[in-house]
Amino acid sequence: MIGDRWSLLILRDCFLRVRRFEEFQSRLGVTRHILADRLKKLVRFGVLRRSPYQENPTRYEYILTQKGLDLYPVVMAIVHWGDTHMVDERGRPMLHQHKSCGKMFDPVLVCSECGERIVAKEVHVHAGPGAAKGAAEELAARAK
Amino acid sequence: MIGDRWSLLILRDCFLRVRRFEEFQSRLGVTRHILADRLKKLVRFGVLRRSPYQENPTRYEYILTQKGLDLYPVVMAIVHWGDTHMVDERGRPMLHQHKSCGKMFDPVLVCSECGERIVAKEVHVHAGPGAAKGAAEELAARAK
DNA sequence: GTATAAAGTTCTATTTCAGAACTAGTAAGC
DNA sequence: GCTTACTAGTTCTGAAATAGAACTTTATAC
Repeated sequence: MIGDRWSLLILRDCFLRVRRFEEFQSRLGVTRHILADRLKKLVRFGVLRRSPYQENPTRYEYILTQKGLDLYPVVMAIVHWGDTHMVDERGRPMLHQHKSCGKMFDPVLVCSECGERIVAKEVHVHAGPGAAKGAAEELAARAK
Repeated sequence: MIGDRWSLLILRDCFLRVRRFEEFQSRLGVTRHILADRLKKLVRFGVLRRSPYQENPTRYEYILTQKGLDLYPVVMAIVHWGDTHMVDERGRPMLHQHKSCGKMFDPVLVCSECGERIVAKEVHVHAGPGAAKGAAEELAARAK
């Protein structure tokens, strides 16, 4: 769903309260043709919904559904990685403030069970009930 | 860097301890031509390093650098979103166990300052020192 | 000599994307 | 009425990326 050049950038802008075709287009510089196609696709996946905001003529804006809002950790994780590894001398392009505590923050990934910060080397992967044949076997083989 | 069809899938496999050309190719089904190109690109970005694992003939494997390991939250956030919104009746393809606490867990994004779970609507965005001209202005305008 | 293996490279055909112009429905200026 | 502007697209053409298959290189095993 996000394996193309623009979908993630469109979603990022959604989280910045961008909602309308022209605004996506001018901010991102994406071809109108592709933008129309991506918005359709994101609506089809249930990540955005197309909602009328005026009549005569009827015009629509694109709003994140709950399924779309749940992508926030994905977008924030990418942004934070960029802030850590890709900024120039000038520093971060954007700062994030947590309304409930009032402070500028970084997003941190933690374990739902113990609350500790998660790093790749501290995680074991097991085949789950929906594991694909083959993938499960390979995984088991690698675990040995 | 990840705005194409395969880079994120290659990185996911890296976190599953996949390291060699043939293994990426057979697991993902990606064209060899494209795989070679993406691996080169990821090395160029400093996310993977190409390291010899035998001589005669010299063969190389691809290993995550620290910059690459730091992408773990990105990959985990996507996986968790898929687990939440895209699984079929059979359930999750994979389960993750946190070595330090021993439990199967979900990744949770929290605030670095107060430790509370972060949701999109609880975050304010401000222009940072590296803000692009124009983007900063638009952002300020939207905040009003 | 023949087969196998890993890690690529090279070729053609198809699909996707970029860049630009065009369309539809309506309001506003004059 | 005629022209211009606004928003959200659609429709072209050419360029770039990807798929699918075969080929290359270096070396071991039989």
